Amino acid sequence: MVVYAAQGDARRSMGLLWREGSADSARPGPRPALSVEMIIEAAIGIADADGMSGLSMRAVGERLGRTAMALYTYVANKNELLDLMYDHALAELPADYSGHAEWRDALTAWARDNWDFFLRHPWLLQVSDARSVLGPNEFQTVETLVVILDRLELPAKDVRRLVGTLTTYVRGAARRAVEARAAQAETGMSDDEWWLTRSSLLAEVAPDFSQRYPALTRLESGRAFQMEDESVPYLEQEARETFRAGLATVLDGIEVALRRARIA
Amino acid sequence: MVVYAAQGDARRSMGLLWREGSADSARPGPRPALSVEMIIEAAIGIADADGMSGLSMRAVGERLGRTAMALYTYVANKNELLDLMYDHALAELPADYSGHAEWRDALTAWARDNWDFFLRHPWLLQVSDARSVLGPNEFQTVETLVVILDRLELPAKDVRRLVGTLTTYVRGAARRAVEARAAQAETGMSDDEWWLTRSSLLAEVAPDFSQRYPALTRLESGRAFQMEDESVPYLEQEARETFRAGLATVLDGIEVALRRARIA
DNA sequence: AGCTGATTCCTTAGGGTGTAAACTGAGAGT
DNA sequence: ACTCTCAGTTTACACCCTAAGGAATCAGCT
Repeated sequence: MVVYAAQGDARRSMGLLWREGSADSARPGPRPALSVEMIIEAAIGIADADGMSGLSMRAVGERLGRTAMALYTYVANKNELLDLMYDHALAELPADYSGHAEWRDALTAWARDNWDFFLRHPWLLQVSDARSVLGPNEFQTVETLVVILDRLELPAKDVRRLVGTLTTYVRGAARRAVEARAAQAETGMSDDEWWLTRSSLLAEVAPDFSQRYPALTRLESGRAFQMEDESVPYLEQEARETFRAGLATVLDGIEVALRRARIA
Repeated sequence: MVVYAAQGDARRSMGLLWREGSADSARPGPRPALSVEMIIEAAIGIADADGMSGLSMRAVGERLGRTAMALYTYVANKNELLDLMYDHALAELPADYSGHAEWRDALTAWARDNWDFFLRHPWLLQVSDARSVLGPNEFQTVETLVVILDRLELPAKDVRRLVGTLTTYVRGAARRAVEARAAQAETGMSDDEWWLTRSSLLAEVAPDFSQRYPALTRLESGRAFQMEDESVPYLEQEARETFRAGLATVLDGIEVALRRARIA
């Protein structure tokens, strides 16, 4: 299930996202035993460990020694909690790439950091970023990327599109790796095992494979299966390779745009 | 929730995927009133209309005048049904781009067709393609892309990575548009409405925005809001723009690789 | 000191989900 | 006519989110 930005009380949500000095005004009623902060962190812990499907209000409550309903005084609903988790997690991302002299190096480092980040928090890829959450850390991540891109001295319109292109690509590539990893965990079957069973079945059920898909057959026939790191499962390694190569292609494309802009 | 390839009986699943001549052997017991085909089509109909969250076994059964449990004699479980839906839907995609003389035109057309396809069947983006389903139509889509890329006469390794890069990019870009559309449907709030409420709240809650995010502020300040088509909501239009521009960047990058290969 | 009223947190309940298990009843083969 | 197989149903379980309302807590005022 993909999740969308909270449709609850917008003012309340924004207040929680941008909460700073927790003005601890003395109020009647029992002193709160929990805090939004604690709930967000407990929820992120669960999501990191058990994925989005393991994240339930019950589970979060339980981790804090409460019932699910106890959380609803701090957070309007599960969607709002997800928004808060999202923005909270983004704080982890590095914000400064001025150390890299070349813009190309800076963008490569930025992309790698994002990749690592998404693999650390795979559930983030299931929070829609179509309508952004508008939290402080989300803006910070865009700011960080724009600062790098500003070096290119391209028109604002191009920069805006590059922001979209780069984030789309990095998210998409990371998603592949995350899904490969999740498939393994979920099915309890390694990539090798899976491929072994399936490929023999495939030969059985589609004996005319090579006639039916000649280009594909030719492409795969010359394949050398050299694993660069035995400990990383096959599909994940493949995803990482593709990520690197694809990023290089995108950066080459940006260089072309740069040259074009200089000539004009 | 993202869904992974069926972990049920692999032989049975593959048989259903590649089923061809339905050998209608006479068997005891009541004549089946349904068929896998009918179930797949009913399920796709529901998913197209109500999205993945509307797709339940109960709903599919109901559409066919049966209970949810009736489906389980045809299909092992919901995951298997999703695999079948996935491969079935892919049959819609065009398979021939030989009409485009230039590889660049062919790839652009391919990408646009994929984009349209995903916007027509948004739920497809929620079926993981990490471990592929290994159905006939899925192989066909790869074959189609490889045939186009073969014109470039690049080494097989590069072609394989381009396949990954292009599909990742197109899926990612389409996802953004799909999510924008879904956010609208789910929240019952137009993009404009949403932005209006949120942006005024933002000014209230983050008065130091422009100091905190100077590059971002500068980037957005010079923005011209020219809508090319009033009927398409703002965020979706933005996604389409980014898609086009990003694709051009990737293709530019491929051209660079081509030139490099020719020199070497 | 005692009350008031706000606030936290709980219990209960209702409407979802996927699917296991046991059952009914149709119909082909002997 | 009998039997065996299999389509489809019913029932049930374990999970999900969250609305509603009640119990416990405690600051501030009288």
